Amino acid sequence: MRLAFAGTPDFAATILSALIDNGFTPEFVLTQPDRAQGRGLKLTASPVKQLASAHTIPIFQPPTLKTADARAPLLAQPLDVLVVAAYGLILPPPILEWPRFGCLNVHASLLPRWRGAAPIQHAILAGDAQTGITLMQMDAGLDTGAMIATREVPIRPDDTAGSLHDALAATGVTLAVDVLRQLKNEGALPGVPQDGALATYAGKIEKAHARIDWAQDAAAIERAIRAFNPVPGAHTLLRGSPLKLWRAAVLPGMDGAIPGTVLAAHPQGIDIACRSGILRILELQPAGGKRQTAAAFLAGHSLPPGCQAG
RNA sequence: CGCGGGGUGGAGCAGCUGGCAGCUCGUCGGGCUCAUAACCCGAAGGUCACAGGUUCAAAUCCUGUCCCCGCAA
Repeated sequence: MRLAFAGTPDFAATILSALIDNGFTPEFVLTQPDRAQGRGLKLTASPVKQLASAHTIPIFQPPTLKTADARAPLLAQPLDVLVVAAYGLILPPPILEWPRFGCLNVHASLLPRWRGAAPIQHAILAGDAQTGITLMQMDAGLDTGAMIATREVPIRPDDTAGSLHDALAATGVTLAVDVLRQLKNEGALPGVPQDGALATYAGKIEKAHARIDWAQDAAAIERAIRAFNPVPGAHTLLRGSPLKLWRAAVLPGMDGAIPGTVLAAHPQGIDIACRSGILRILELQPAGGKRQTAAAFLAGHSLPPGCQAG
């Protein structure tokens, strides 16, 4: 079976690695062009490219697939199936129709819930009790294709986007391998159409979204802190300085205090009034500083009750 | 050569217009309390990231190196 893989970040690399380990080494790999990133804007290869290089798998890095010129070298190669995971480029119809069995997308949610770019973060943000992986046949819409297989993953109360990402990647791995085996054995991939009426969309996360709104309930803010961990990090201002919040707990509390007011600061944490409930900050990071516990932060900063976060 | 902050007892920070290294917390010993995010008394613990330079004198000024972090992309 002639198989190819398209993906870019860590999530995709995890799946590619499993495909290789299970005897589904792709003929070649598609990944986004190297980008200048990080301090000093160093040109960095994507995790998928690094992994493919290590396995001496041919790599294609077209900047777009919208032009016939960009597609030509790909379409020249016969292909049975293209496995796509967080590739980041739109696949136009000629590409979708290129492999004999179409393009299979590994999506990190239980479709049709959370179609789009940031399903993991939105599932946590919404307080979902579970999410999962959907393998679908790609079509021209955004995550609208027929569903071939799904597998559920529970969201734990202390799951961050980082930990849930890892759990979903592990599940995506097994599901992708299972489906490829099915294709190899049965030569077909029956799918079930999505119910569009149940669809929700998980838009890209902008840094502005990670700014804490103290006028929300404490429980919602606590979910936001987990949803934006590790990136971009839920942030707020405290006494004029930017502060990232990494871990917090929800405490019952009376309403009434102005949201954002520091009610108390002690080694157990920093208690801040929200619209309802109190958020106890357990772990944070000051501008230019490292991630640290509230106790460590307070050892070097005085934080009298009554000052405002925002 | 994208922009910027920082490395000072175990933790977090101040000192940086050169002049005996300081604060809060923790640790250890003692005391007090029905009790505490407690309180009181005492103690230990630092070649101020590293290497050069300027100076009578450098944590502090100059040069280079290493490491950490934020922004931007």
